[in-house]
Amino acid sequence: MPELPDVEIFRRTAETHALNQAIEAVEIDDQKVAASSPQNLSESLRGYWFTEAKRRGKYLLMPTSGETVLVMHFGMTGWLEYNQGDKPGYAKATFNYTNGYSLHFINPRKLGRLYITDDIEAFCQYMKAGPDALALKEDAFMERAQKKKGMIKSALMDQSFISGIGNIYSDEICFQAGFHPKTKINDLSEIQLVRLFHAMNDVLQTAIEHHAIPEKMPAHFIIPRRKEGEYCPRCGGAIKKDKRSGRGFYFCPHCQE
DNA sequence: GTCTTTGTTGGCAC
DNA sequence: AGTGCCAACAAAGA
Repeated sequence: MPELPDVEIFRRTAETHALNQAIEAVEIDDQKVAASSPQNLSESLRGYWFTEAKRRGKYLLMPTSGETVLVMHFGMTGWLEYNQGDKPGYAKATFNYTNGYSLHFINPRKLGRLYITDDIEAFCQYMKAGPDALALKEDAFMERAQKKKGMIKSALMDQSFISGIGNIYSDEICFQAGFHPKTKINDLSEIQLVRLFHAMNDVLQTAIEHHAIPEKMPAHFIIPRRKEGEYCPRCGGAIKKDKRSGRGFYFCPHCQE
C-alpha cells in the first residue's frame, strides 16, 4: 500500500491532527519496528511535540520541538490512525498525547520501521533516498534520467534514483506514458523522457487527489484493473501480467511499446 | 497447504 | 560499477 501518494495522505493526517500537542508517552508494542532503540525513541519524544509533518519519498518525517526528528517508514503494509480510546489492531507503536488522544503506527506485516535522527539530510543520505518524485523539477529529472540505465520500471522503483515510487505506481506511470515496463530507459529519446516525467507527475498528483484509494482512481487508470482477465481502459484489449525479479506487474501489450 | 502481495536489503552472477 | 534476479523478512487472503 504505502507508496508516495499513500504516505502523502498519512502526512496530511498527521499534519491536521498530530502537531503541537505534548507527547506524554511512547508505547512500542513490537521491538522490531524500532530501528532506533525504544529507549531512544521514548527519550527523544516524551515531553516534546511534533512541530511539522514532512515527507520525502516513502518516508514520513516528523520534526519535534526538541532536537530530533521521528522518521516513519511503513514497509509493505501500514498506515496511521489518530483516535481516542482503544488501540487499533496491529498498532506497533503508539504516541499518547496529554489531551487523551493517540497517534498509532499501524503495521500488520512488521516490515515498517521507526527511526530517530537529528539531521534529515544526513538520514536521507544514509538511507540512499534520492530526490522526492514530486519535488523533482523537469531539468533535474532529465539530467538524472539521461545517465540512468536498466528497465524503465526498475529505474522508477529505484529509490536512490527517485524516491517514492513502488510496484503499483510504476505500472501506472508506464501505462500513462505508453511505455512497456521493460523498455530500457537509455533507449528513450529526450522527448520520450519528458513524456515519462509528465506521466510521473500526473499519476502521483492524481492519486493524491483521489486519496490514494485504488478503487477511486479515474477511469483511464490501470490501477483498478491490475488483475488477470481485466481489460485495458484505453483500447479494451486484455491486460497482461508478467514478472520482474519475482514481482508481478501489469500492462497493456497494445498500448505500451 | 500453496501462491501472491504493496518495500527493502543483501548475496550472487554477469 | 552497475544491473538483474532471488531469497528473506511477516502475515493475510485467495
